[in-house]
Amino acid sequence: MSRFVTLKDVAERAGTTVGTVSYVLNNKKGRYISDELRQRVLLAASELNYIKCNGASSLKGMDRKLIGILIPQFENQFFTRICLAAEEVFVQHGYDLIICDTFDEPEREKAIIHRLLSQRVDGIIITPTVDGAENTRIARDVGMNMVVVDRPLEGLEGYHWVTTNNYGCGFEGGRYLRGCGHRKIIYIGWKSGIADLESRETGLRDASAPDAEIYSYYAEFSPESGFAETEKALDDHPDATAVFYGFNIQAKGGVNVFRKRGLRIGEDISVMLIGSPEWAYTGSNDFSRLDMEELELGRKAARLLLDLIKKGSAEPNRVIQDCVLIEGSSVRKI
Amino acid sequence: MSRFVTLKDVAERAGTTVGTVSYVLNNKKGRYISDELRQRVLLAASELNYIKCNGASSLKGMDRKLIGILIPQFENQFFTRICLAAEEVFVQHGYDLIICDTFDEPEREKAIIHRLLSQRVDGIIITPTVDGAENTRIARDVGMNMVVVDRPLEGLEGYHWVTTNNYGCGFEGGRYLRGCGHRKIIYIGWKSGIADLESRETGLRDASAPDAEIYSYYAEFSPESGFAETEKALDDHPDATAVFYGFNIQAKGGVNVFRKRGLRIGEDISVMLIGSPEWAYTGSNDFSRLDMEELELGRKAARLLLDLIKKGSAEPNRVIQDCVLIEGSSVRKI
DNA sequence: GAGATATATGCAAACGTTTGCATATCGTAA
DNA sequence: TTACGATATGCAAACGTTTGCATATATCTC
Repeated sequence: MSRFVTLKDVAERAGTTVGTVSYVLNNKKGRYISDELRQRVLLAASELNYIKCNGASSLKGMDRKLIGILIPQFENQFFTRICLAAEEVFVQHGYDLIICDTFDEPEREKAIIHRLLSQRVDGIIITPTVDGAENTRIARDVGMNMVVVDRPLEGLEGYHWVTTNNYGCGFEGGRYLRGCGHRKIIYIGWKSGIADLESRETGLRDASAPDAEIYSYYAEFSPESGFAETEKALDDHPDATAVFYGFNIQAKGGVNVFRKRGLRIGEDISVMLIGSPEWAYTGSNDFSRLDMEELELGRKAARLLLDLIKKGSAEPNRVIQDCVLIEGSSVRKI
Repeated sequence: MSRFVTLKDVAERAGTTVGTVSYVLNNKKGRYISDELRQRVLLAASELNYIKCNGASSLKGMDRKLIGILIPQFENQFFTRICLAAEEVFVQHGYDLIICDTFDEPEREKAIIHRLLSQRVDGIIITPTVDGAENTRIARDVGMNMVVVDRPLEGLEGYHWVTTNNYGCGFEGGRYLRGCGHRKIIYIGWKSGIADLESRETGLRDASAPDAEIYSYYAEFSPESGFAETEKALDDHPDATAVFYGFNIQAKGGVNVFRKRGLRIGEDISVMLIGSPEWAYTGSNDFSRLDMEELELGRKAARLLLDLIKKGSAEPNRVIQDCVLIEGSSVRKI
C-alpha cells in the first residue's frame, strides 16, 4: 500500500509543528514566519517529497480541486472536444477533471451524479439526458455548483446554461443552401424529444420556405443509423440535390453512403452539416458546415463554473453561442 | 456553498451515534445491530439523502474510489477507446476515473502525476512519454499502484505492463502484403525513440525480405504530418503499389491524399494500417488492417490494476497482446 | 522604564469518517 | 444465585489538514 509523507513528518524533520508547516506551505498572509524557519520547512518538505492530501484539506472547507463532467457519448468528438477545452482551463487552475460517459442512459446519469457527490467535487458540468432535470435534483439540493452545456434541463428554470443557437444553425444552413440554388433538400435529424435541438429543423425549413422542399428523416444518435437513414432518403428521393445533417455523429456514418454509391461530394451531391467532421482531416475533404465551436463552448462552461466556485452562486447565466458558417467545397452552386 | 448531510445528522435523526450509523451503512459483519435500530438508521439516511464523503473515509485507510489515467493524445481514438473500456470496468467496481491528456509533453506528465498523487488516487494507468521512467518515480516511491499501457517505461524493469506485440503487427502486415503480391511498399512510421514501437518497421521488413522493397518515411504523431509524408512518399515512389501505416493517427490524415489525388483505395493503391480507422464507419471503406483491440487492452489494464489494489502489489506482470489481421477491401491482390 | 506594538511560534479543536474498546442488558446453564 | 456467552449500543481515538487562540520575545514610543 502507498505510504505518504504527512505534515507531521515534515514538521518533525524541520523541528517545528504541523500548524506552522501548513502556514508555510500555503504561505498565507497574516502570520509571521521567520525566514530561517521558512527555509527549514521548505527544505524538509522537498527533501521528503511532501505531497498535500486534497481529501484531508477539503474536510476543512478547502476546495476539493476536482470537477465532474458528464457527457452522453464518449465516441462523439463533439463532446470530447468540449471536455478537452474544459480540462485545459481547469488544469490551469489546479483542478482535475472526472469525465463520465452517461451513454445517454438516465440510470447511468443518476448513478454518476451520486458518485460525483460522494467525491465531493467542487462543481459539475453536464450535458443531460432526457431525465436530467430529475437526476440533477440531488446535486441542486446540496447546492452543488453546476453548469449545463449544449442540451437544456427540460422543465427547469434558473440554471446556468452554455449552449448553441440551434435554430440559428438550421436557419443559416438553409439560407446558404438556398443561396446556392438547392430546392430539394434531404434533412437527416434526430428525434430527441428535446425541443431546443429539434429547432434545427425548424430553422432549416424557415430559411427554405416557401419554394424549397425539405425531406426529413430521423436517425438514432449514431453513425450506423445515419448511414441507414441516408440510404433510405437517397432511395426515396433520387432527385434531391443536397443533404443536410443536423448532427455530426450521423453525418459520420452518412458520408460513407456517398462513397459507396460513387457520388462525389460537392459534385454529384451537395452535403452540409452542423458540427465538425472528425473524419475529414487536412487539405481536401473540406466540408461546408456550421461550426459549433465546441472548444469555445467547453471553455465558456469551464470559466463559468470556476466563477461560481470562487464567488458562490450568482444569478442564473444563459450563454447562447452562435454557430459560424464555414464555406467549404462540399456544396455546389446550381 | 454546498451543504452535505453527515453521519452525525443521520445519527441524531435516528437517535443513535455516528459509530453505529457507520456500521449500519457499511453493514460490516462482526457487530450486532438490532433490526429495529437498523431500520431506523436506514430510514433516516434515506430521508436525509445522506451521501458518504469518500475523502473523509479514505483518511481512515479506505479506498479513495478514484483512478487516474494518463494518455498522450486525447484526439486519438486509440487512446480514448482504452479509456472508455477501462472506465467501464472501474465504474462497475464503484471507481471514478480521472482522464488526463499529457499531449506527450513530459512536463505536463510530471505535473499531472503530482496532481493525481495529491488526489490520493488508488491507482494509475499510464501510457508514458519519453520521460516516463523519470516522471513516474514519485509515484513508485510512495508505492502507488500503477499499470503501464501500450508504450514501455524505457530503462526500467519490474513494472506492470499491458501492451501489443508490435513486432508481430508489422510482421503480420508484411506477410499479408507479400501474400497479395506487393513488392514495392511505402511505410509511414513514427520516429518515437521508443525501440518497442519502432519494431513495427522491423517486423514489416523481416516479413518482406528479401525480394520486396520498403520505402520508409517518418511523420510526426499527427494526421497533418501523416498527410504531408504520404504526399512526399507518393511523389518519390510513383511505382509503389501499397502504403502501410504504422500508426492510425497518421493514416487518418494520410488517406486524404489518395482522395485528393483521385486514387481509389483498394484499386489504384493498396492501403493497410495498424490500428482502427476511426474515420471509416459502416458498410463501405472497409480497411485491411491489424486490429490492436484497444478495448481489450483497456479492460486488461483496468482489471490488472484492480487486482493490485485489492491484493497489494504482486510480482511484475507483463501482458503482451497479439494483433488480429482484419482482411478488408483496401488491399488488392496483384 | 512602562506600556504598546510588531514579530515569531506552539497548541488544540475541528472537519467526516472508521473501528477497537467499554458498557449494558439479556437468557440460560451450572 | 452466579457466571457466562450472546446480543446490542455508546464512546473516543485516530486519519491529515487548517486556523483561531495563546504565548513569548524583541522593538518601539513617550
